[in-house]
Amino acid sequence: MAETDDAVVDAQDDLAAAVLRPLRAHHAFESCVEMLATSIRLGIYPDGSTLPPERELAERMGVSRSTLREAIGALRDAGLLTTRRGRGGGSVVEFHPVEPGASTTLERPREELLDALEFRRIVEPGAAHAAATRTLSASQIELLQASLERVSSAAGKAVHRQADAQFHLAIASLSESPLLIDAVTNVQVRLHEMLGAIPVLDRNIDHSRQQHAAIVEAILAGDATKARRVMESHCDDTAALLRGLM
Amino acid sequence: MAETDDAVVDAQDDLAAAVLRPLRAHHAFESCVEMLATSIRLGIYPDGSTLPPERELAERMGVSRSTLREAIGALRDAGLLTTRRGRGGGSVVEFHPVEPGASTTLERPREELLDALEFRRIVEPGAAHAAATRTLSASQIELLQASLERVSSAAGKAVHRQADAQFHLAIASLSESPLLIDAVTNVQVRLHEMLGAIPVLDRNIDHSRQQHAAIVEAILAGDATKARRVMESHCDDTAALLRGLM
DNA sequence: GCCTTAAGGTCTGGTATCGAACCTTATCGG
DNA sequence: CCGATAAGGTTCGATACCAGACCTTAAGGC
Repeated sequence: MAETDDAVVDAQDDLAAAVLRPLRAHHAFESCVEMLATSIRLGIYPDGSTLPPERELAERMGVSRSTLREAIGALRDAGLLTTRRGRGGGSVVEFHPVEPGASTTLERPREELLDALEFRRIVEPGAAHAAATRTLSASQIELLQASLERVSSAAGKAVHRQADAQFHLAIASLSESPLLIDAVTNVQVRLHEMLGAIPVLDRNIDHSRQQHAAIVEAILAGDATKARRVMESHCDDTAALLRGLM
Repeated sequence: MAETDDAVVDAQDDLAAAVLRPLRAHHAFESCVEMLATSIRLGIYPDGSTLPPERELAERMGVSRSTLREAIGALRDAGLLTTRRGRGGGSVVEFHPVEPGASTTLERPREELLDALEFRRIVEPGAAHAAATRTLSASQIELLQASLERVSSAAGKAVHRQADAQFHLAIASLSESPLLIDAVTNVQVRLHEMLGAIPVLDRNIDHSRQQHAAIVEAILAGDATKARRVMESHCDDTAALLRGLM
């Protein structure tokens, strides 16, 4: 009995470890760079577009303008942006997607990536379910269809990856739940990194297209169960692909 | 058409807002106090128990020892713990659960709480599903049953609330997914605050007990679908109760 | 009864970040 | 053509936080 008691105590320590999670990832500056670079890589600010003004960005990211400016400077040095002064100026995205790819190595530990896949299998189907449950506004329906259209007609793998991430983010945004949107964003960022590091076949993309269409259909039809089921399959397929190739 | 285009653009701005989320909640010190206070309130460090040594705590929370010590000092001032020096010393929890309750007002905005309920409805059933899917070690089974036992036999509402939170955390911990555990922890913290602010009836608790037992049974039987379904009902019931009383 | 050890307590220098004011540049409207 | 305005650029003091070394207290073991 002592053994099992000890085991329970050990597991309870794990509980403590869970609640006492580390707060504050790294330096604000680094997180800032990462966040902006991610936004650009995900195509949220496409090539040629202008970032919001510094003061606004700083406020949205909860960071002082000085810190934000350092981050922007780093991105400028990295060749991701150019900056123009004066009215109508700003930081303009200069993004050249690396189509050949596959030369980048993963920086996060492998377990963290596997964890993201597991978590994704819960939150994204959940998001699809939630989206199908609520009644959507006209603009939300419009966004959903536009996202589907974009990911369907995307030419080139890098562009497709961007459109795919935005498609999934769009579904999450339909829920209007900040926590859920945040979770999906996190997961998509990690996923985007992983997908950039492996070769993706055309037939995988075709398969995704069909699943995407089915998900949108189910959401618009209000069939929450089906939306979740299809999204689960979709996540499982991507996860299987990634686990196999990493 | 211009209208719908504008709508899509607006929705895309929302995407940007989602990715550019604020990093670094507040000051490290405040978050530290909150995290420790939460751990104590959730009963992870019960009355009379000793917190881990400062150096260890600081490392686990990713914070310098100075900052952690300030946080501990604040909790000491608040009467939540006492500190003894020397070997075998440490910070001892002095927690007096406020059984009468209901005098505390909610600090977080209402929408944030509703969001937590919605998010919970996704992650906790997901956790139950995941737990039922994997094969559990002996100590994990032991923890699960011990948690169920504790929440079943809890006398008094405050004690029950603690045991309930730990029960749900235990299920999440079975998944061994840090992201999932983190999500559930977050949700449980908010839930705990809410439940502390409303009167809970005995019949609600009885109903919970039955659901808890059914969830554990389904997890141990490996019936993932059932585990998820029951957990969904459980979350829905709690959510309905809370939405009605807030 | 000493010595080791495991804790908390204290001090110090360094740095990241904040914030807020102010300057400079460029565009737009009259 | 000239002011208003919307951007980026600069500077500076205040402060939160960190990393580490060191001191003090109390228990346990030989």
